[in-house]
Amino acid sequence: MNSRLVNIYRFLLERYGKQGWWPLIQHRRQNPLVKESDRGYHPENYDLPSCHDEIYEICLGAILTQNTGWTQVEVALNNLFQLNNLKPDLMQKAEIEVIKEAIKPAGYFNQKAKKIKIFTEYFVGLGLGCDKIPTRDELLSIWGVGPETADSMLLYAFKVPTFVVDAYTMRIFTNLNFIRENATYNEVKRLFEENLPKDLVIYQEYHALIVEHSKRFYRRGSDYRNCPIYQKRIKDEI
DNA sequence: AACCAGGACGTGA
DNA sequence: TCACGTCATGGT
Repeated sequence: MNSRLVNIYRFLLERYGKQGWWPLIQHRRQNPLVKESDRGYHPENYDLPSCHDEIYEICLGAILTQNTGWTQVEVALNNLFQLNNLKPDLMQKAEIEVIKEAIKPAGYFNQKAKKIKIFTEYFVGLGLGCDKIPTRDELLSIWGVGPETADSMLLYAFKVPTFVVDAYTMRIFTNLNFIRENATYNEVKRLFEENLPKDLVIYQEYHALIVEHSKRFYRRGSDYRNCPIYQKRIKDEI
């Protein structure tokens, strides 16, 4: 079991390359050398986020992308950037109706605006240095932050090696028969964390690669047997 | 033109 | 605990 998850990781990495998650719109804005087509992705740069506002941007992105495609989140983030440069203290002062209008393209704007407001209060409370890294339970206690959002914030914003599970992860690994149909979030999370070296880069890339792979082979309604990993498993090659 | 997207919450059993 | 409805815009 152990080496299988590692083998799948190697397979995905070789096939798709380094993913450069989490995308950051302000990093691109501030670096003319970064190509527009990169859309905020930054392969092989694991130093990001490099400042307080970038940490905050990732957290907002994690909320905005709940059950929503990233292209729509990008629009919402750019709207927010135009509003107040994605600065937490300015977001605090912003009218919630203005926030709603800005994030409308990302859907669920009533809920998400409220979530952003509540989270921003918490985030400002962490202080500018961000030396206090939130715990998972702290994040989970915030209204609007569930397990995937909390883990995404920890892994990509706060650089804590904790594995992110999402609907795609469930689909792939039930299809590959690694987990049962009704496995819980924490069961799946544990499966990965117990069978992978506890390494920030691996955790970051693995989740990103799972999303990339799933967009190609695990869309709803598609035949999961077309998945090349599934094919290799059939032939007992992985 | 239905159907889905990098979920979370509230409710009732 | 668990299953199900709700939230909402914009892609294919």
